[in-house]
Amino acid sequence: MGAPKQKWTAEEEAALKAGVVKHGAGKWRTILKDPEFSNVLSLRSNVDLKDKWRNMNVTAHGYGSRHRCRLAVRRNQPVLKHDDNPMALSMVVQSDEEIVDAKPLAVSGRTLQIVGPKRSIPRLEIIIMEAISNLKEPGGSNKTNITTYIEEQYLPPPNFKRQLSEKLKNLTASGKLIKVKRKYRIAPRLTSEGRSSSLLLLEGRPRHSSRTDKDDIKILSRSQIDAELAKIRNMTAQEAAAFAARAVAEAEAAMAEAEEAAKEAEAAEADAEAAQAFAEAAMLTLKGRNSSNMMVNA
DNA sequence: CTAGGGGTAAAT
DNA sequence: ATTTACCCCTAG
Repeated sequence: MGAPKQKWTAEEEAALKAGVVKHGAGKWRTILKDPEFSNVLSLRSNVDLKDKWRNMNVTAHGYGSRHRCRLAVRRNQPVLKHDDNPMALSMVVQSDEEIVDAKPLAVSGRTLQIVGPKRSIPRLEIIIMEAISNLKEPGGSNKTNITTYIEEQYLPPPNFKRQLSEKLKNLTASGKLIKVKRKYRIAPRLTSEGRSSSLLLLEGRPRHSSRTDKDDIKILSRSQIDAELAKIRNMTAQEAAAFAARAVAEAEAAMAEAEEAAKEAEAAEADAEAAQAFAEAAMLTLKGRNSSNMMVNA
């Protein structure tokens, strides 16, 4: 009875998501009839769409599949539904509204069909989390690698470096990232359910003293983050494709420039820190001397 | 038609 | 053994 199984392609998933964004979750037959998606989804039924959407959301929330839901711990929380706003839930945000825009980039001599001209990359913060989480570097990732990763995945604007540096600093200050020796790692998050404020201090975490370092960065409870990440990945699938197309033409130059730029940025940061310390010392000295001078002069 | 509970079986 | 696509059924 089971049909031979045809896995959903990235295109289909993207179309589904786009459809949900456009028409709202639940308007399956509307999505199906929309000429924008009818090509890609022609093999799917409205019920398929519904089921797929169910699967995606269920797995995206990190509590296993429906089967697990039944068979295992059934918590309360009926899985909040975020009707037609896929980015509704995000980590607690501060005030700033940094958004990285994808350049429209007209690919010359290529009929690359871009789904939406208006798609923009979500918050830098989330992208940074994705970068660090995906790089999976024990001990964290440095700015160079984060930059490289993001440039590979997305199409950052020119002022991106600056934004990244600021955001990194910001996130470190607010405790969402932990910076150790110029490397950033994701700070452990408290799950929004159940236990509220168990004191899982950021820095005070026990240093698992270099015992066979097997689980370096796995400590964080990555349920929400992963959920967001999965969504982002799907949402930016088209962008990744667009970027890939352009990358063929510009990759080399961009990469070289990026690397150099990142290096510069890092050096600048180090310099800045040193400079600040120096400045303070200098200031004190100067002040002291001025006082002396004044005393002498007066 | 949709939501959603429930299930089967193919992939992994 | 879990995930996932697809199916079935029923109540709105």
